[in-house]
Amino acid sequence: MSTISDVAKLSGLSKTTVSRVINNYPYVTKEKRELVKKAMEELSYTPSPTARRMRGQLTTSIGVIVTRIVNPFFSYLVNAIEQLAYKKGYQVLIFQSNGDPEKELSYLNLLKTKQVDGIIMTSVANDWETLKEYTNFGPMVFCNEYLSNSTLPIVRIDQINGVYNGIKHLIEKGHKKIGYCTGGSLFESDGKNNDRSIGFQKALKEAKIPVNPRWIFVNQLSINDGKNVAKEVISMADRPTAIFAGGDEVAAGILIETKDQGLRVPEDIAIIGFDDQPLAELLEPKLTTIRQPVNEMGEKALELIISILEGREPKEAYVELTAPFIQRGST
Amino acid sequence: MSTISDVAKLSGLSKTTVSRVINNYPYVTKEKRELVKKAMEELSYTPSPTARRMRGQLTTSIGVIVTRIVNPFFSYLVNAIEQLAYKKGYQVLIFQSNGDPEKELSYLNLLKTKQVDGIIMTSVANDWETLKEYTNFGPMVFCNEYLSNSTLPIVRIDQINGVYNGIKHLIEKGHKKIGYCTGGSLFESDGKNNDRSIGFQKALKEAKIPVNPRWIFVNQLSINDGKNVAKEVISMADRPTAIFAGGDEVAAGILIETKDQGLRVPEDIAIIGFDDQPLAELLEPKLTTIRQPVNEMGEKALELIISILEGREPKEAYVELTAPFIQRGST
DNA sequence: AATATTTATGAAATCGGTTTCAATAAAAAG
DNA sequence: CTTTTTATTGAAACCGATTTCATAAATATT
Repeated sequence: MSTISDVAKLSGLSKTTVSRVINNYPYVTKEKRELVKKAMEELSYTPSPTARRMRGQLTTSIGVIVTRIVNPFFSYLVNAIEQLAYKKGYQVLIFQSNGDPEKELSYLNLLKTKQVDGIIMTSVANDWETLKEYTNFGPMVFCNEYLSNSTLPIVRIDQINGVYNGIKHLIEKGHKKIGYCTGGSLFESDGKNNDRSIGFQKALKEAKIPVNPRWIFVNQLSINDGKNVAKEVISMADRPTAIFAGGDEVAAGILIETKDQGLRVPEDIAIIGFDDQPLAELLEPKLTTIRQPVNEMGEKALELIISILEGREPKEAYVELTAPFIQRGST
Repeated sequence: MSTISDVAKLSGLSKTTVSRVINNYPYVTKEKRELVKKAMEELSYTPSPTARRMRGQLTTSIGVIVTRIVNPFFSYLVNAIEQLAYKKGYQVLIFQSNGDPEKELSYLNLLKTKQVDGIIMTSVANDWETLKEYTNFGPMVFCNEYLSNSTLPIVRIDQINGVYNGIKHLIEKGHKKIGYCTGGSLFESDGKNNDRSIGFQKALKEAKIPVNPRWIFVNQLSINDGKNVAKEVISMADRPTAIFAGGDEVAAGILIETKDQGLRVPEDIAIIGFDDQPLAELLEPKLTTIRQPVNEMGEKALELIISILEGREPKEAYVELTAPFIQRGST
């Protein structure tokens, strides 16, 4: 590896001038600039990002924290971010927190130590009190998940109306007994109902349908979880005629198990998912779901953080995208 | 952020001594060691990885290059690597090459500039001539894909026998007209047949069945690709009675389209996939496939690269895992 | 008791860049 | 034709750690 000194020596100029050429400073004559460029070319020189970082320079690398990269929702989100970042000359570091607050903090520390210029948090495992500490060390933005009492820029999806539209659709189809599955719980860390459960309850309330707590399943994440939910539901004396699942995978599990047990979808049980993952179209019947515009969300978040990094104050510190309702065969 | 100088000042000792404590050097008295530790504690000091890198120190971060993170095969592979790495105190940086040789090189450059200590390549877009240059800058290992003329450690799956067993199974079921889909081509960059196509041809040859080039489809990657393959196959006057697809997604596409067109699986067309992704069990009928032991493969690759980094010569520079045949309903 | 070795410490150099500061040359203004 | 401003360059300091080298004290060896 050649260094800036090698380039300086070969071009017969000082390190300072070479540095000026690298960083596109004015006040370097065309001839010297060419001289430096030729020397850099000849030595196939690239400045060491490590050394640049030492002087507090930014290094065009952005971290993205996700819970689980195997979750297609996150892998598609990360993919969208990465594609655009590469175009813009930024490098993306993907971090998997597994929902572990400590692991999440270990990644946020990379901001402190200038390993990344900024961080996009697509999931959040710590509370705002803890996260706040890190905001001094570089820009952070929420994308997808967020903490409502934070001051960070947020790119999110209108989950309330997403779920609301889905449930309303079920009600319009005549359903009055509606089950509800969610990956987490119904509540934020502060005890308030989260957006999805607000959307759910709003739709029911408007139709004057009471919530039946026996039909609510929390912490349901995988296909297998969905199968278990279906088993439990089918064994109920008084069972729901429709189920909303907060993820297509869980919905897929419910659908498969339901069919395996000889029930018809949507006639005996209607199912509605969330995300619109590729598998939604693979199922038989195809899954009605609520699409999360992941690409758009990822791109917005990246644009936001870059505009902060480059000193352009972001136009909107709050971006809300709509989650369209996609009707297919399962409702 | 506090620096080593702050710690030195607070503890009343020199930077050198502080550095010695950080790096567990002998020749520091117990008392001073305690003094330094107390000062570090008090200032909640962590050494700057950037500064350490400047001095050529390793930084316990490992890069993993994949083609597409949204491909479940890769996301599960990366997941396995990440989980184990975190346990071992290493940090994983995931890089997406999209199969673009230039992008791949831009990531390999991080090795050159000490941004990562080593790189696990799960896919490869450049030839060995080009990659060789980078091997001087830090350890690289192949995991999954590899170049046969390279000198790098390899963790791989016995694809030859994986495919061979699958095709043999079809032949035993009485199939004589067997189609073949692959994500890439049939050949390595050096013109030789790749492992999978060797397995395919070996099985056919043993049964004295000639290869029909019209039933071979290259560059098939997605569910949609699979659907198109199915459409083409169905329209053939003389069509295969069984199809092997080099990925479960393509197999899924074939299966769905086949059924949509009113053919029965496996009676009219048998389908066999590759990978054993979660979606294989979602299909109706469930997909017969060849499992790639991704977790094991990822973990082995990580252990290998760490043992190289830590100076322990790796026991085996060549690890081969078997790809078990998983029979389900589609054959 | 004299000498050699081991233990313990810090000043200064170093890594590869950027930034500050001073100096000089050229152009513009008075 | 001076004075001021602007353009152009390089020496040296700096970022935060490690490493080299020198030195002193304690211990071991002869």
